[in-house]
Amino acid sequence: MSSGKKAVVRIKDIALKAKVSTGTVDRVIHNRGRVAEDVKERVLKILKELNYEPNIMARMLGSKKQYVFAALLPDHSYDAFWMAPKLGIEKAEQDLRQYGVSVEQYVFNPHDPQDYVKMATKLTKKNPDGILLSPIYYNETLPFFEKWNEAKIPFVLFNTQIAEYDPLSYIGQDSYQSGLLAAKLVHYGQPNPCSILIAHIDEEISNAQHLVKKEQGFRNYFIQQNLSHHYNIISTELNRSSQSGFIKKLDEILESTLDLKQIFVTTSQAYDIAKYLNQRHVKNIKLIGYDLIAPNLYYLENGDISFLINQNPKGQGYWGIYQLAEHIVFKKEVPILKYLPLDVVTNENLNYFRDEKGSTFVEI
Amino acid sequence: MSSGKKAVVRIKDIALKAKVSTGTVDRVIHNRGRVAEDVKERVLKILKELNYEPNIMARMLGSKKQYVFAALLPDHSYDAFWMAPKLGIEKAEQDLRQYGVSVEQYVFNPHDPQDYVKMATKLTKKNPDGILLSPIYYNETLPFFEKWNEAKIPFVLFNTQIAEYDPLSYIGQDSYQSGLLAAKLVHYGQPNPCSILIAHIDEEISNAQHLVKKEQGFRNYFIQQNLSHHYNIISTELNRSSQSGFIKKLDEILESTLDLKQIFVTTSQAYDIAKYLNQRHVKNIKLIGYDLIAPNLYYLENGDISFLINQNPKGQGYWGIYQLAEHIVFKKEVPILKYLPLDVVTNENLNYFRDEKGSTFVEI
DNA sequence: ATTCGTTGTGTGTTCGCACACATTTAATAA
DNA sequence: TTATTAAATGTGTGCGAACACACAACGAAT
Repeated sequence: MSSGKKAVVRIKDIALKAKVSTGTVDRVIHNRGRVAEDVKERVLKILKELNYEPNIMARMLGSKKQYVFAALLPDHSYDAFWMAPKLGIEKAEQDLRQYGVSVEQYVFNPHDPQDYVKMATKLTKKNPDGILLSPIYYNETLPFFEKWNEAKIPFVLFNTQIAEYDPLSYIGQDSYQSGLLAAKLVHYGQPNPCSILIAHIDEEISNAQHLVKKEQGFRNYFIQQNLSHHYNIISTELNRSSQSGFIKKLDEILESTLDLKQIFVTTSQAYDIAKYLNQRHVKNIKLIGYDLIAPNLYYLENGDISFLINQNPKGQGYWGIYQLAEHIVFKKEVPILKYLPLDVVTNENLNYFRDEKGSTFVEI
Repeated sequence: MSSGKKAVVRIKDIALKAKVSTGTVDRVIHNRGRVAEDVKERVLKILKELNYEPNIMARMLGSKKQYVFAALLPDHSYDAFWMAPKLGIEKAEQDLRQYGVSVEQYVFNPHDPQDYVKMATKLTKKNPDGILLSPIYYNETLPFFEKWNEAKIPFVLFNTQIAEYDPLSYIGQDSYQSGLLAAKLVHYGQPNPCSILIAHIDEEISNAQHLVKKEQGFRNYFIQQNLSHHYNIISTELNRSSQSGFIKKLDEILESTLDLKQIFVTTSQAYDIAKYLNQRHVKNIKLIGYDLIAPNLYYLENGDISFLINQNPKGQGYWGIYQLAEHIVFKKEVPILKYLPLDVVTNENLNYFRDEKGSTFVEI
C-alpha cells in the first residue's frame, strides 16, 4: 500500500528552518562557496534531516541548458543492420528532446577505417556533452578514448565491447552466451549425430572478437553437454565479395559433408545461405542466424530459416542515448554493463519483435 | 544528421502566430469552451501545424495534483505467478511518484470469487483516478465495469481480456499466437511422427478462454503445416487437488500412448509434470510450459523442461500502471491493445528474463 | 578618509503551463 | 438611448529550482 501524504520538502523549507535565504541554501546544495562555514554545516544538517530531494520538474524547467550528444555509427546503406540502432537513437532523441537533448549522428563507411577515424575526429572537434559509439575498429578507437577521457566526455559503447579505458557503460549482447543459445536450438532440433557448420560471413575473424566468442559459446555447449563425439562441428569464413567464390566454397563443404544438417550463421547474412540452399534445392538443412533484417525475415517466414536471434539493435541505440542522458542530464548512476536479452525469434512470434509501429523492446 | 535547433514550440508561440492571447490558446487546448468557433479553428490548425507538444515539466510543476490508482490482483501467496505483476506495479509507482502518482493494491484470493467482489467493491468506494485489474472472474466483473464507466474511471485490463465494456486498454499476451509458437517449438524438436499431449492444469477449461485459445493455436499450427496426419495430438485436464488422481491420470495417458514425445503445458505448472516424469524415470519426453516461476526454472535449468514461454508478467503490471498514467497524467493517447512479446526462454538465455536486479523488459 | 576587493548574504527573474481573475466586445432588454 | 448580461478574450500569479545580481560588512591599501 502506498505511503501517505509525504510532504515534499522545498529549498524554501530548508531556508526557513535554517534561518537563511533560499540563495544560501542553493549555494550550499551546489557547493558554490561563499557561505560561512558554520552556516553551511547547519544547512547541510537540515538538508539531510528533512531528506531533501530536488524537484526534477522545476530543475529542468528553469535551466534552458542544451545537451548535445554525438553518435558514431556505421552507415546503414552498407549494412542494413545499422538502420535499427539509428532508429533507436532517433527515438531516444525524440523522447529526450524536452530535456534539451539533441543528438548529432556521425556516420561512417564500415569498410573503411580511415573514414571511421575521420568521423571520430570531426565528432571530437565538436566537443559534445556525451558520445555513443560502436567501436568496430579496436586500434583506431583507443586514441580517441584517451582524448575523451582527458576532455572528461563520457562515452557509451554499443554492440561492440572494448573493456579498456572504462566507458560510462556498454550496451549490447553477450556474444558467448548467444553462441550457447544457438547451440541449444541446434541441439534441440537435431538430437541425432550429424555435422554442423558455423559460417562467418564477410568478416575477418581475426578482427572480430565477438564472432570468435559466438563460436566458442557454440562449441562449448556441446562440450559441456558431453556431446562432442555426437557432432562434427566445422567452421568456415565466407566472403560475398566474389559471388562465385562464395558459392564454390559452399559447394565444396556440402559435397564433403554429407551429413550436414544445421548451419549457424554468426552474422546477419543467413539469408544468403538460405538463398544458396534454395538454388541448390537442398531441403534438409536447418538454418539459424542473427538479426531481423528484411531478407532474413523473408526466409524466416517461408521456413527456410528456423530461428533468428535478435540482438535488439534498436534498443541498443535507444538505450545508449538514454544512458548518456541518465548520467549527464538526470545525474543518476548508470550500470556499467547492460546486456540486452537474447530473443529467440521464429515466424510465430516475429510480430512482437518486428519494428512496425515504431515500438521496440528495452529494459526498464 | 539530426535536425537543427528546432526551437520547442510554446503556447506563447501559438498565441503569437494566431494573434490571440495565451489564455485563448489554453482554452482551445483544454477544450474549456468560451472561444469563438473561427478562432478555435485557427488555433487548432496552428497547433497542428507547429506540432505543439506541452512541456510536461511545466505542466506538472504547476499542479500539485495527486493521482491515486487502484490495482486489483490475485494474492501471490496462492500462486507465485502474481508476484511479478505486483513488482511491476510497484516499479511503475516508483517511477511515477514524482508526477504525483500513487497506487493502492487490492489483493484477493484467486480461488474465491466472493473475495474478488469484496475487494472490487472496496476499491470502487475509494473512487480512484484509474484502475488496473486482472478480471479473472468474468461474470463478477461485468457489473463493476458498468459502475466504473458511469463514474468515468478509466480501467486497464491485464493478463485476462474481456472485450466488452471497452477498457482503456488491455495488456497481455496473445494466447492463440502463443499456442502457435509452442507448436512450432514442438515440431522443430520432433520432426518425426509421434503423439503430443496438451495438458491444462488446475483450470476449468470451460471457464478459461485463454487456455482454449492456446490449444486452438497449437492444433492449428499442425493443420496449417499439413502435418495433422503426422501427429496424434491429445489433450487433458489435470487437477492437482488430488495428488493421487493427478498421478493416476498421467499414468494412464503414458500407458496408453507409447509414442508420446512432447507435452505442452498451457499453464504455469509444467514443473509438476517434470516432477512426475522424474519420479517415473521417463527420459524421452520433452516439455514446454509457461512462466518463469521458481519451480519451473529449476527444471528448465537441469534440462527437464525444454522451453518456457514468458508472458512478461512484471511488464504487464508495470505497463498497466504506466498506461493509466499516460492517459490520466500525461493526457496522451494510449493503444487499446498492447500485446507483450512472446519470449522463448531456455536455460541459455534465462538470465536476461529473470528478475534479478529489479529490471524487466517492456516496450518503449 | 576614501577607495577597493573580498566574503557572506538576500532579492528578483526566468522557465512553460494552468487556472483564477479582469477586461473588452457584442447582443439584448428596458 | 442606456443598462444589463453573456460571450469572448486578455492578464496575472504561482509552482520550485537555478542563477544573475544587489548589497552589506569589513579589512587592507592608497
